[in-house]
Amino acid sequence: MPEGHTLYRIASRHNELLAGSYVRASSPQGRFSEDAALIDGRRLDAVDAYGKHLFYRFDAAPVLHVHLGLVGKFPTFSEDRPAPSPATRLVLESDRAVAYLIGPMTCRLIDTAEGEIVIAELGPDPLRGRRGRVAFLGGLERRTKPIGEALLDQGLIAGIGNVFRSELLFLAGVHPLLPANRLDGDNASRLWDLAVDEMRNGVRFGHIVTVRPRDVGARSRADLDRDERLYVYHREGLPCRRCGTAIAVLTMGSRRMWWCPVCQPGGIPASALAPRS
DNA sequence: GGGTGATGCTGAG
DNA sequence: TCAGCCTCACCCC
Repeated sequence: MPEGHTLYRIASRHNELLAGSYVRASSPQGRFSEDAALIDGRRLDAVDAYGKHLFYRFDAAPVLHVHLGLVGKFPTFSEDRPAPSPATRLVLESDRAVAYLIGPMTCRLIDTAEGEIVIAELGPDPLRGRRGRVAFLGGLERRTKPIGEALLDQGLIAGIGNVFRSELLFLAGVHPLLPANRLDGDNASRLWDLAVDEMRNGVRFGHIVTVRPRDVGARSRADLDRDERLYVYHREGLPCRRCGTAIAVLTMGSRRMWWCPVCQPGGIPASALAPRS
């Protein structure tokens, strides 16, 4: 489930259980064997998450750059360590824990300068503090594409995925087809604040939960069942938790997004609202 | 047991 | 714009 909060949690856990140690590295799958040898036995100094990217910084060795893509996983085990499956791209092991990298889109060694280039191409990451707001607002002004599409642009805001884009626009009450540069200042600022708050909640809970407890008659977000945590994502045809209107779905940039036609008004002509699929 | 979709991205055309 | 790729959980038979 890799949106930004997931990567942030992985980095935190790996900083806690792997960093500071001389780690053993290997590649059961074989595709990373030669590179793994270059970091095997090196001291892992720190793990940084930026957007959906992970950077592992070693003493006297290249930087390990990981991107999980759609299906990648990087679970960590401190006790009851299962054996790695043959598909495991990379095993990182300290005396305290072992982590298995499975199905990543990117797993490569780079130098520090290349890492800086990757980060420079990303927009501000809401999990790295509210100060990214100015860059986010500036980025919005330069984009004419629909806000629903722009939110997946990692160069505008880093770490947002398909769940957060639908949920954040619902919370902000913004129509997904509104051109990004037509979002007024207040709404744009609010969207940034929502991204910061909701991604932090994702880190806290370990999953995305945007629903306000009062909207489903619960006492706290922690009490919400799995099917109560989101307002619109994957809920087409179901009643909006706030107004009861059927949740709609449209395809933007080859990916589906969900929204409430009543809670997210936008003055968009009806002809533009037909699902593009 | 087979088919499919998934919270992502790239590269060919 | 769309096929392809990475892996696995889940659904249906």
